[in-house]
Amino acid sequence: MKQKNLRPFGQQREYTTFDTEPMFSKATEYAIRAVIFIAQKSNSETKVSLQEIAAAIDSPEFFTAKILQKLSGKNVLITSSRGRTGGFFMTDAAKKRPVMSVLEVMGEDELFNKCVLGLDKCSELKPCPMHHQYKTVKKNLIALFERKTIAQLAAEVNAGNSFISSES
Amino acid sequence: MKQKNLRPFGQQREYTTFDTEPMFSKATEYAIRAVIFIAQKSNSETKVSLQEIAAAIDSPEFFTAKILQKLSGKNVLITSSRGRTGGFFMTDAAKKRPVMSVLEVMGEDELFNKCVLGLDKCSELKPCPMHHQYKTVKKNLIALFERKTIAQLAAEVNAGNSFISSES
DNA sequence: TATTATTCAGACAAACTTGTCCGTTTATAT
DNA sequence: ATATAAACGGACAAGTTTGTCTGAATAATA
Ligand code: FES
Ligand code: FES
Repeated sequence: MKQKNLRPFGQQREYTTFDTEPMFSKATEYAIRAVIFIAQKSNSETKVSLQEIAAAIDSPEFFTAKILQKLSGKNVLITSSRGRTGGFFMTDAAKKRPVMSVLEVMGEDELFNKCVLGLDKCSELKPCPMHHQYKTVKKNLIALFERKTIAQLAAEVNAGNSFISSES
Repeated sequence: MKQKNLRPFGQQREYTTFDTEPMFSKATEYAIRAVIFIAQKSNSETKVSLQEIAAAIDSPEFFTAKILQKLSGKNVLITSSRGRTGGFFMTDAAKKRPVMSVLEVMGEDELFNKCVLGLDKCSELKPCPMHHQYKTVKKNLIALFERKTIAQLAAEVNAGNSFISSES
């Protein structure tokens, strides 16, 4: 039995963790789910609060706040209003935007420009050995996020066909 | 090796970084490129050293060492030998394995089981609103990494049609 | 045998992402 | 006016990934 020495904080690690990565960052996952919920429950008259959002999508509240601030940045996706009856809402125009626009605000659309093997640039002139096969799949991925609108996803959730929280 | 924006310590940062994530972790990217190089340059008689590998794929040497240790773990992908004329090599059988086997060793094949919106489980019974569209793309991705063998990628690089380093 | 060149193993350091907190601002309601 | 309830914004804490270093083990060579 090898001795494991204590660390100041953090749990014991095997060192070689190399934990698996999801497609998007947590922030982006929360962002998409939040936007779907806001599209579902709000309009120019009816707003939803941070607490409602975090509860609905089962996300850490204060972290979600940061993300919502970012999403409301250019007021093109979600709009926020302060004060006692404040909250977040989306206009009908915003709801019609593609999911890709969320990825863009989160800066995660760069994923689709990157080399899958980590070369500095993904290019036709100096491709990695996965490039040609990968670009077809990548094209499908992009098309998927370009095609699907936030409103479409919200409608699916509304109909009870799909979910944006793991809870119950 | 491109130097990465060294900072004094925790100072200047926009806070809301939310930097874009690639498909795989750096560790996995290096792993795939390393394995391709080893397949290309080694056999049971000829070995390649850590230094050669890191130089060829333009990766941080000591970090690459960790990854190679992991890859040689079960001696099924790459084999290592110590001592003065030591190094790493792959058998012909190993070279015929799919790229997916690298992802498996790196623990990154879990990517393909995860919900794209971060729900606890990706399931048909309680799917997220992207699930049905996404699973088709996911299937293509899996097929891609299952189908392509390490030897095939190495052959492409050998023929000069593709590259595993950004340098020169 | 001594030297040298390699991988191995663990600790450590740096950078980044995720998550929490708290005081401030803003607008409404009492 | 005052209290209340919401978003805002900055600092900070916790956790993970990435990268570095050093000494030990190993095996060939001089
Ligand atoms: S160069 Fe690697 S994916 Fe295009
Ligand atoms: S449930 Fe989200 S991808 Fe399957």
